[in-house]
Amino acid sequence: MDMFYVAVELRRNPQLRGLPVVVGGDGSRGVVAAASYEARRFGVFSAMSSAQAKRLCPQAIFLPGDHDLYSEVSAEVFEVFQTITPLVEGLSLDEAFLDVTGARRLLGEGTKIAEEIRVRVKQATQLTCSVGVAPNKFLAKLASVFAKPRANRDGVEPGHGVYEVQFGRELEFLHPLAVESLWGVGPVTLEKLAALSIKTVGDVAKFDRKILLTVLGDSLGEHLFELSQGIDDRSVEPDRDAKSIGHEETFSTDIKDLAVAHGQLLRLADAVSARCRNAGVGARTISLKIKFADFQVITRAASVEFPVTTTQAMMRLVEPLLREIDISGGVRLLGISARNLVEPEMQLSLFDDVTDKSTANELDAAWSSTTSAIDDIRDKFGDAAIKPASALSHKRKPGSSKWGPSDPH
DNA sequence: TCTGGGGTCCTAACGCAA
DNA sequence: TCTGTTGCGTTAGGACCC
Repeated sequence: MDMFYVAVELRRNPQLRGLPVVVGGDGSRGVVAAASYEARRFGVFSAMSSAQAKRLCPQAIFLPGDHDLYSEVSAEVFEVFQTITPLVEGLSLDEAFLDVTGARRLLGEGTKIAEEIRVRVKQATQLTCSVGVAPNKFLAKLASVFAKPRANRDGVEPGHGVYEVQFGRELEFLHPLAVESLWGVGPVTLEKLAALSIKTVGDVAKFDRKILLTVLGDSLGEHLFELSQGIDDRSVEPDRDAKSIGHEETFSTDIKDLAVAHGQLLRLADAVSARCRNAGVGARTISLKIKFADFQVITRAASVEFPVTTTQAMMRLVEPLLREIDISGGVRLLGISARNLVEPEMQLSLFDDVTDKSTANELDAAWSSTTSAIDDIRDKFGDAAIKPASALSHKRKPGSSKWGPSDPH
């Protein structure tokens, strides 16, 4: 989808069309989640700090972002994809791979199907998308970039909408491209490659494979070497299950007090546990993430044999980890994530420590200890320490946003 | 006023068991 | 009983993606 978050905002607020619009946190610690092409003309990009974006484009209109709405619209878009083929692999809310190998007899060749997708998406959602057509996933993804509109200082250039990399002409397309366009090459790998005088994908293709593997590691080295030859055997995989569920939050003010940190962590754990239960999974591992005032990041994890699904149990795992850490220097971010997800064998495991052999009394006890643990924390740290999960995903306070900082107090 | 939040995947190190 | 090997699960960190 083209500038997806912004496009959704423009749809419900058409008078913003043609203006530089940015979705993201506008506080001092916010970043840009999406920028309209008009904003991009000023050099504003995703992942840029909002402060910098404001410097580059003071007239930009900042919107806080409405993730729930984007999810809904995303679902509509994916429904359209399903009318083309069931072989749809979502990559994010606004991007997907479709294996249309088997759809050609019915719908025509790749570019024809691509045009059809654009028409159907537009009809269903009024939104535009760009489609890359190619013999494999990696080339299709690259091709989609070429199909997109482009913004430069002079104005916005409309995209082709569809771009095809034809079978047999892969290398002609691929080799002139800069290495960083390869999926998997970020700033660090780019540096390593630059040290080998590798600048283009073509340079990778003719480079000594052994040396590449030594420098980048077997896995990444092999992967990039294959990609550079236009080879990508990965299949389109629908129905991929989530491997982790987490929440993290950067606070507008660094936290130095353990009790405050505890309260915030509880709030995050509550949101995570609710999502786990919703997804019908339990977590065998809970991990804690802390970013200190100096941006150093540490993670700590604890695992258990039987999956946990409650706020209480997650807190019980993560609490001792937090206690071990000296936070007096200030904590900028706290995060918690559920990993090692498994389907709980019984609904009973909603109440941790309870098994299918537990008596009714034990069930009652589990329930009351779950609620009383939350009461305990409320007593110790006050009401503010406890906010329901919905406070995170739905009822955000006005002024605070998904991508902006929140107040630890 | 520098630097979000949702994830995936890979690697190294280490303890434990066979 | 001691030593070494191998495999596996867990943990911590980090690169990368949108």
